[in-house]
Amino acid sequence: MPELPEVETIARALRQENRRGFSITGSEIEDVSILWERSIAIPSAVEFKQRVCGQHIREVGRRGKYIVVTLTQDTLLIHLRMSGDLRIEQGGADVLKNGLHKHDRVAFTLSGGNYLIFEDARKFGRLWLLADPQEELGTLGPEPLGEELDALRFYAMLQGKKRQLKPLLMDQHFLAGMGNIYTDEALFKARLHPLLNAVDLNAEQTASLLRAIRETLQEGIARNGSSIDWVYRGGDFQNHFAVYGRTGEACPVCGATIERLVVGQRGTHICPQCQALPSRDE
DNA sequence: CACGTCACCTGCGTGC
DNA sequence: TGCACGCAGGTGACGT
Repeated sequence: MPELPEVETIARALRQENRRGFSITGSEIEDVSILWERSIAIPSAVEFKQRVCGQHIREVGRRGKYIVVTLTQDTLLIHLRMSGDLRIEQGGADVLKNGLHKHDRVAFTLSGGNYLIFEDARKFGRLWLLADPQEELGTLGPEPLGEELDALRFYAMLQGKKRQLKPLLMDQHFLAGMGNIYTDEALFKARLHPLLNAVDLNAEQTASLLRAIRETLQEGIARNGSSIDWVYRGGDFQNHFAVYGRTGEACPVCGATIERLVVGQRGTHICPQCQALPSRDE
């Protein structure tokens, strides 16, 4: 579910103080209730609980689609996958008795009567407790908004890949953070067809693609992400999609009818006119 | 290496 | 109303 802008929004919300002036930063993890064991990727649920209790939260960040919670000894990684979310609850021991929701999977008891709760309807999300977070994050591609990625490097990255553009952009080992929505929106903005072969892009198209990716992600972050389906997080980027989920509607640029196709098993939305595939003899 | 298929899960909208 | 079906913001393991 959440892509880079939603994960960034959640990480920022956790980092900042809430309305009560509370921030999880600096809190001690006093206890943890694991309501669905398979939500814990590494280590075992028993060891997870043993090791995490007593550690303090130092800071909250993001890498790709992972929330990175730096603790006193270890690093807690949280991946929300399709339907995961995090929320803070306050209210003492009562929260674990009466305050839990149907899809709550892991509940951390923090100092001061606060709780950090991981909820996840589809149970795809995962938590890792690692001494070295690189064990999990080490194979991720670069951050699309990071300074070390420029048009030149991006061009070199694409040139090495003889792959369909959309699945490549969504490959977290290639680039970290793009998902189905923002990829469709970025490809539309760059006027590139999702089935183009990456190696066929010229330097100009590559530069415009990187620009489109960044603008799309930045607008998503500025709007606090997208809230769609039954998962509402407060963002409103869903009201500004150009093509995603707009099959049959008019392209905001040229007025052609937006089409849905399937690319790499994922629903894909394009304007057939703005994102035309070059014909063979061109 | 690149691509397709399946598995992991639950919930919602649609059409009969 | 009930029910089957297709669809959903993700990813990894396989097979070809």
